[in-house]
Amino acid sequence: MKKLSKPTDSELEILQILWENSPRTVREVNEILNKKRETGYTTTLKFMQIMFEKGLVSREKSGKTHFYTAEVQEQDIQQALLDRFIDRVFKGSASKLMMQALGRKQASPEELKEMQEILKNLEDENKDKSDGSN
Amino acid sequence: MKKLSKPTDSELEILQILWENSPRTVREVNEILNKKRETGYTTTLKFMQIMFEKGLVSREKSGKTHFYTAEVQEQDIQQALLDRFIDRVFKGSASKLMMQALGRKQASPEELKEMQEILKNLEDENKDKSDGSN
DNA sequence: TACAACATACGAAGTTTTTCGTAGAAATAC
DNA sequence: GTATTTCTACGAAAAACTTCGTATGTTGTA
Repeated sequence: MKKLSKPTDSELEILQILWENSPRTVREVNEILNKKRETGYTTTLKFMQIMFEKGLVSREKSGKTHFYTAEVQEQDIQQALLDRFIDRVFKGSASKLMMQALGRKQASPEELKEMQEILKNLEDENKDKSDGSN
Repeated sequence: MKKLSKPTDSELEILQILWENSPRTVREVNEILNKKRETGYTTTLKFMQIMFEKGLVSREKSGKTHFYTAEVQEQDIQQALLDRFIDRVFKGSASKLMMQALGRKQASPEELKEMQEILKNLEDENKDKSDGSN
């Protein structure tokens, strides 16, 4: 069982880009990154080299250029980061997190509605199960 | 409008302790910290001095000893950290966060049930409002 | 008073993460 | 071929965060 080294903030930014569309070159990633905030080409290159060493991404050479692909699953990373976040910020209480998420100012009405639907579905599922075991 | 400087991991650990019970001395905080992981007294002291400079905590002198109190609200910090977390990890989608939170392995049945109740209450609230405005 | 116990202040070293400059190899253009 | 552009590799500086040693001051006690 391999432990997945959790990405730093900068590494996560790059992973997000690779998850969206792979494979990508350093230049492409750097250009996308630069839409949000200025960052040098060699800076991005360095990160991607580090990520390669860590096994977060793989790469393939074509001519002189490397094409990078994410080697970790988005959901796995989200899960790991979320678990840690809940522990750190909400002392392990996922329900406290949820309350805060539901109440947050930045949430759009669509998001709120969506969240409610998710929960509703979950309730229905549980009703189905509730006559059998336990 | 004051910008609240977001705490680092270590600062957050200390804030958690102060939120639980204030005011506290450096020694008390350090002892509580040491239940989880070993950390030197002057290390804790240094953090609390930095936090004082940042305005995260206030302190009052009694004799030679300082008594510290959190100066930021737990909910405010949680909100700020959560917003940032959702942006970074879930690209701004709170509902994706919620799905992941609901499905996580570490969630206990009690937590799940609690989460469902929260959502139920929210739905009921929205029903109350739904005849009037909007 | 002198000593022990315990508190603060502060500098600085150690780590981790981020950023970038420079050198040199590979592809492309002229 | 030679110059220009574009890529990688790498070292190291810069920045952010963590950790701790040491100096010094205050309180209490024998």
